[in-house]
Formats: sequence, structure tokens, C-alpha cells
Amino acid sequence: MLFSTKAEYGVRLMVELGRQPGSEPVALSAVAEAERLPLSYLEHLVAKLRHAGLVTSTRGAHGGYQLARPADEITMDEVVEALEGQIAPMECFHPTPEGKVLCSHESDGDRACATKLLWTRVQGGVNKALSGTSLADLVEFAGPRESKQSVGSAV
Amino acid sequence: MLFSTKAEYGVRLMVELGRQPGSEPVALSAVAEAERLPLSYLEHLVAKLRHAGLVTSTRGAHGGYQLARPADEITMDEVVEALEGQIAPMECFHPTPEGKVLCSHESDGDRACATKLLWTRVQGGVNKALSGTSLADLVEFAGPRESKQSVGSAV
DNA sequence: GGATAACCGACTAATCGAGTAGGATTTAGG
DNA sequence: CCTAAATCCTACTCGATTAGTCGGTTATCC
Repeated sequence: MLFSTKAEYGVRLMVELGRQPGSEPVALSAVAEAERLPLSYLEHLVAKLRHAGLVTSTRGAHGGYQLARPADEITMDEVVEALEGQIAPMECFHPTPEGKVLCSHESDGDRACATKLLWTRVQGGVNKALSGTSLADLVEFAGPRESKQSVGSAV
Repeated sequence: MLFSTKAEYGVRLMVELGRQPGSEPVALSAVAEAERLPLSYLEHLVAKLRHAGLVTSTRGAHGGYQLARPADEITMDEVVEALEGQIAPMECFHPTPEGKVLCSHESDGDRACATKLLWTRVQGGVNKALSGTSLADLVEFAGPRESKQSVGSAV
């Protein structure tokens, strides 16, 4: 598996927030029930999303969570990275702030790391998929609440 | 991390086999030494590659391993899948023999799984990167033995 | 003040990754 | 035939991570 249920649950949580029409916060317990996910586990995940600045919270009665930004300004690479940590195909892969890629094997001496080409391509593919998909895309795909719409194979 | 060191080590092992010029088998201990990897761990990995029909072995003294096919006929999706198992972004993702994708949440009743769109795109990106890269590409990228050639940033 | 809900940290069970260890089997060469 | 070199195979360990649970604290609305 490329990703764990943290990404899965967390994305579903975000979609659930994104499909809420109003501007009132929605309680985590409501999300947990709607998605049939354990509330106490969601608490951990939503904390990560909050620390990443993707959701805001209001405490106390009638409190809950909201998206920090409109859904079409949230890309899924932010979401998945907040939940799973740095997205790199391999342990030795350290993207620098300037966008370059360092491979810790590079200092091996006699040659460039043979696998670098492959992992670079894989990371490119994943990154493109994640950053090219917004939360709004998923909300639209999921359709309005309670109405199961037929979903074509166009992806 | 998307992949573990199983993929990393296994790919490096394959590259090492691919850069051997002759048709004689190379001993795993030679690969282990060249790549500075633990021999006993490589044994596990090469077993997976053998079961997948990617390498052949000859036992006994002067035995070792060889590629089962020319390097340009081996694509990296085969290699990585042999080492890591089915490449799916998420637990719930089950590709059918016909190439379609099933999501176990699909039976949730009230709607299609909201995350399906995202994981489908991610899988597409990874698959394209892996199946679009052959072992020969990596062998060429790594360059000939013992001569570190300058590697451009073109990827 | 009580109910509601976010927040926080500690704990747990199961699984997986990354090896190690030890042996059994096969084969080339002397 | 004997031995060294190799593949092959099973079992084991140790640590990290996943997927949670649990109990308690704080903040807020009514």
C-alpha cells in the first residue's frame, strides 16, 4: 500500500467538511457517524490537519471544524502530506527547499545512485496527481449528500 | 515513504545484474559487496525476483544469478511489484483482472467512495512512471562500472 | 452550572520492515 | 571423492509504525 488509512480517513473527513453548505462548524462526531469512522481516531487526524492550517476549529458547545479555505483552493498534496508526512518514494530521497532532489546514496563515490531516475519519475507522477486534484474536485465527484449519482468511468 | 528498502535494494540488485556484460551468472555476494548491502537480506529479495521470473539462478560453485530477459524487456512495474507486492495506493483498492478498479467502500450505500477519484489518479501516475521505465534505462543512467559519469538534470 | 465538544497525552495490540542465524542442497574443480 | 562456493529455505528477533482506545482537561453555549 502506498498510503495508510490516515490518508484515506483524513481525505474523507476533508470531503465531508467540504460538502457542508453553511458556514457553521460541523462536529467531529457528525463526520465520524456519516463516514462510519472511529471518533477518537479522527481526533488525531484532524489535529494534523489543523496544525497544517487546513481546517479551523471552534471549541465548546456547537463547536466543530471548518475548512480554513474554500475547497477549490485546497490541493490534495497539502492534505495527504499533512496526514502522512513528506511524500517521498524512498527513504534516501530528500527534496531540498529549492525543489531539487538529494539522494543520500549520491556520496557513494563511484557513481550516481542507479535508482534515482526511477524514484524521481515516480515522485513526479504522484505529485502531479495530488497537486492536480483539489478538494473541490473530490467534493463534486462524491456528489451531493444522500443522493447517489451514477459515476462514469471518466477519470 | 511510498516504498520500502525492499524496492530500493531489489532495483539496485537488478541494475547490478543488468550492467554485467557477459552471460555468466554473478554471485549474490558480489552484488552485496558492490552495493554494500547485507547478503542475507538480498537472498530474500532475489528469491522474490526469481519467483516472479525476472532472474534465473544457477546453483553450486561459480553459480549465481542472471536476468531472465534482456534489460530493455523488463519494465520496472514488474520489478517493484515482485518486491513490494501489488501496487495500490490504498487498502480498499482492488484492481480486477480486466483492469477495472474496485473500491471496497463502493457498497457503502449512499454514494460512491469520495476518495476513489484521487487514488485512481495517483495509481495512474505511479503506474505510468513504473511501466514507462525499463531496467535498461536505469542501467544506462547508472553508467558503466567504475566510471562516474556526470549526470545531467534531464529526467 | 451542565451539556457539548474540542484538545491532549498515554497506553495497547497487531502488523511490517529489516535484518540475522543456521542449516540443507547443489555443483565445479582438484 | 572431497571440499569450497554458491543457492536455497525456514525460523527467529527487534524496532517502528498503524490503528486504534481511554481518561482527563479546557472552552463555550444555553
